[in-house]
Amino acid sequence: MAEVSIKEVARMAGVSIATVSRCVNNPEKVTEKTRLKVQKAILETGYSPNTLAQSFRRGRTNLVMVVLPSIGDPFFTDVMRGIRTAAKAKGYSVVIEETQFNTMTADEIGAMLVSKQTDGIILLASMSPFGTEILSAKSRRRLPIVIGCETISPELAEFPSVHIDNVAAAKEATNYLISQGHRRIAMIYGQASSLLTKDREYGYRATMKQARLAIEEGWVVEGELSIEGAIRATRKLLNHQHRPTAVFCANDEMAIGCLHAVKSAGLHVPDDISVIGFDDIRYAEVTDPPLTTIGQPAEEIGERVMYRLCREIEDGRNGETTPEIVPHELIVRQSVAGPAG
Amino acid sequence: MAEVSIKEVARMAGVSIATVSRCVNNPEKVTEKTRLKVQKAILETGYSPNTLAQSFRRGRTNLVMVVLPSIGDPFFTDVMRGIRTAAKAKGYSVVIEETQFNTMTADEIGAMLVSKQTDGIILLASMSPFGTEILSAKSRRRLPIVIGCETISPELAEFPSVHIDNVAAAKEATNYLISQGHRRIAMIYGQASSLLTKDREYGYRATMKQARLAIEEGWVVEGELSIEGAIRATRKLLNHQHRPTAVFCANDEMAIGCLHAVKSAGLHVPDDISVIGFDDIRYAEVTDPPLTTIGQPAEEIGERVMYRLCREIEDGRNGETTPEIVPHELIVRQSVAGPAG
DNA sequence: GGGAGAATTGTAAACGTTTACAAAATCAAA
DNA sequence: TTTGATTTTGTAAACGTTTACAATTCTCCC
Repeated sequence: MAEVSIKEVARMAGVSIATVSRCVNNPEKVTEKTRLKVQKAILETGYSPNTLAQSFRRGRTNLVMVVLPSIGDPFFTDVMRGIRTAAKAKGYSVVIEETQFNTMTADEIGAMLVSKQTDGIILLASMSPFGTEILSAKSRRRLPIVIGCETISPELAEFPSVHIDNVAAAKEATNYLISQGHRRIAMIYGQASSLLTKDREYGYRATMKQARLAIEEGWVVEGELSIEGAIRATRKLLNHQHRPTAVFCANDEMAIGCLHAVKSAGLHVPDDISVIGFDDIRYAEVTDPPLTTIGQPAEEIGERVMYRLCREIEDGRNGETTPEIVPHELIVRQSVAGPAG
Repeated sequence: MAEVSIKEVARMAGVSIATVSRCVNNPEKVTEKTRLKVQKAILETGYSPNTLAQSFRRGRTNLVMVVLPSIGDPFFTDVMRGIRTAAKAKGYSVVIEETQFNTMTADEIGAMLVSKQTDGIILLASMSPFGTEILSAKSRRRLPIVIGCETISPELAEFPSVHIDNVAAAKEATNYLISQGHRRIAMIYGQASSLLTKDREYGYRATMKQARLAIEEGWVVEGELSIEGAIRATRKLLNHQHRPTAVFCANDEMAIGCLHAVKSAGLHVPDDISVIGFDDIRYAEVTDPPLTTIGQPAEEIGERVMYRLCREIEDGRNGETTPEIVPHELIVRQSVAGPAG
């Protein structure tokens, strides 16, 4: 099937290989009559162009790479769904590279670029020591890169990006807790080394400050972006001498761990402690109690990020780097109530 | 960086391009002296082989495709992690194709094969009308295919596969419910059109029969492999005139939905209704109550399936198709207790 | 019918690599 | 040194496309 080449078709149709190629790629450049001849030959031989040869010749793989911290997080899964939808529509395939929460060096990225021969890259993960090297690599190669749902560190600011306003969203979450009467509010953030939840932490701190509420030492703990990490973090919070009455978790995955840890300690959510998450993953609806959280249009982010990348690939880097901001939304369920005392 | 070709290196090192190629691919075929010269030139030019050209020339992409129902299910995510680990070790990249629970026709698969130019395929999803066409396509192309964690329909039996003994595992789950005193046991299975949970349903039915327990009309319902589907399914079960005292869910995703629906109906798990799941996804530990389930070594399955595929790719199809069976395990948590009445 | 111009088709080169095969260099033994 | 065997290197073809450019055919108008 795949072993029949364009030559065979040409021979069978009695035309040159150039004509066959044109029939496939620019049918309008060819007579009705020859087109039919060639189509018949294609059908009979079962010809289908060798994409390896095409990629080689065109210098395009129609492959994009997305780099993310963990495919296990349902939020990223949803983003991926959007990316894949858009990719399919535009004729691209997607390979996923997981950083497993290790921050990724520019060298590693560089190695990926050249070795994987992808047409472009979507960065959903942060690369901590991510400075000039990658930039120069990029300018050398003109490799299209788009950043999604990520804090933009200064070095990355020149790349296009698509994300919600994380700072504003975190402020909204924190303000919601305050509006419910909470004063002692803790936060579980992501990984110290990762930028992923930095903006959310910033929004939280800014809001507390603005409300003139103290953030006690030990109220802001690392949850490692995982259920287990959040369980450990929550235990620390529960053992704090001034136990907070509410916890803002930088993502739902950690909120689930937090919920579990609170209940395991024999306390009740939200009566004893309120919990608010971030992302609105699909499990948030079915936790006990259902999770109050910030919703992000994950799938939409994925689609837009992919379409943006396509523009980069097809039109070349046009210097346009204003971030696309998509809307977020506070989703009130039952994991937040007024403080007990 | 990527634009410097082998010619440049050859010129700079004062050797032929053939020698450069040998230095890169078969260093032992080349003198120490020339090797050093060439290495120096490679370093200076920043040469790195054009993988597109390599793929084209070698007829290998080092790309494999995995077809699965939904990347959103944490079970598959874990399998993917194993696949990716093995793939990385063997120098492959992975592209994922999601069937979104639509069963996939042989034609679609075929189109993927030729268009994506992958070196092999891992099937984690079932293709219902999956008969001779794909087989002939495969024999034509000798395309390596390995099947993972999937019921093997007769037509697929000639492909290698890696999975647990689904029938035995389902029997174990059902027997556990029986051993706890349950007599009225219902089941929520996957998609009617999909084979994914057929073996589990078979194991359930066989066990019930063997224990001389009746399965009433309406006790075996479709949960669509999703949380929402399972919620709907559970509602039907709860409204049944002979309400079951225990529910066997064909995967944990559905068990989570089931748990939620039972609690939403004002009933208690496990006091009013026991729930047992399948897969032991990572959320199973933190549901309320923690979920009793069947554990599968998802990551191991992924790794083994990928290594198996590598063997197919590298040694050609050797006709060896005995399935690799990996062990499962009943994991007792708190979602199952004796029946109320 | 002839000819200009447009539309269609064919020829051949090119993409960067790998690899048979030939040529050259090296080495060992006489 | 010469010879033969062996190792190393170079030459050139090949992989299947796409595409400039040239050649051919067609169309239409005089």
